[in-house]
Amino acid sequence: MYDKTEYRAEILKALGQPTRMKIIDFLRDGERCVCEIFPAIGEEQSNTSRHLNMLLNSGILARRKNGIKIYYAVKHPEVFEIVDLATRIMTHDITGRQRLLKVA
Amino acid sequence: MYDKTEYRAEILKALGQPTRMKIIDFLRDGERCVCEIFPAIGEEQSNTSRHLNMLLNSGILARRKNGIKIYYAVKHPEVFEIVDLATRIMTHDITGRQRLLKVA
DNA sequence: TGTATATATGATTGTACAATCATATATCGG
DNA sequence: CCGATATATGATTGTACAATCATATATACA
Repeated sequence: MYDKTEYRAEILKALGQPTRMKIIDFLRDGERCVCEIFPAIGEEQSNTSRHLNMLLNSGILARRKNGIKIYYAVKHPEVFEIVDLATRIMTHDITGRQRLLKVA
Repeated sequence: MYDKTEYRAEILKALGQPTRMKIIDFLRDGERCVCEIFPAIGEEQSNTSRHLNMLLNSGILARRKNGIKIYYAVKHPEVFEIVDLATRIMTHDITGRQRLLKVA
């Protein structure tokens, strides 16, 4: 049983992890199977699978099975908007942070 | 030294915690001192102080000192947009989750 | 100067998380 | 049916995090 605050926090927490952020970025162009995702983001298959499962349970991803492959896709376009807003904050806040940004 | 992925993840991670989410909600109307914040969100003073410091270091809050009091405010309006988008995801996704929502 | 108020921080504790390796399960093609 | 491919999961380990209590520091004001 969750209240509104915890639920919203859970969504943002799910997005707030580097490996999962890479997954979201890679899924911008649509659904992809695990076998495409883990080489693309440079993580182990098993670790990638766990993070995909976490994103699924947070309600962020959808899952589709086709034969031997499992396809994941971002369920809500708002997810990309959130990531883009985080990018904007990052860009605007460079002066306000003590850390240096590596252009990546 | 941070790359773009880690930096964006850090911002969302900072927002993705219930106590900090409550702080952000309470700061919607503008800056507030710690002595107003911690009773409003129902957390201990010392715990609230730590979370405020965390949000400050993540570049999300600004801090102003006036006499004995310290005022915090949300620095980027995008933060509220992110929280609102999370709310929208939550609303749209009720059918997709196994958990029940307590109206709060 | 002494006291009260406001905020921050050290120390501690229990919990959650990420990553890894090994292995299990499922599905397909030959 | 067998081997190969795709995905998930158990077990383990090190690390990070949140909360709490006690205390330190800073500022104001009487």
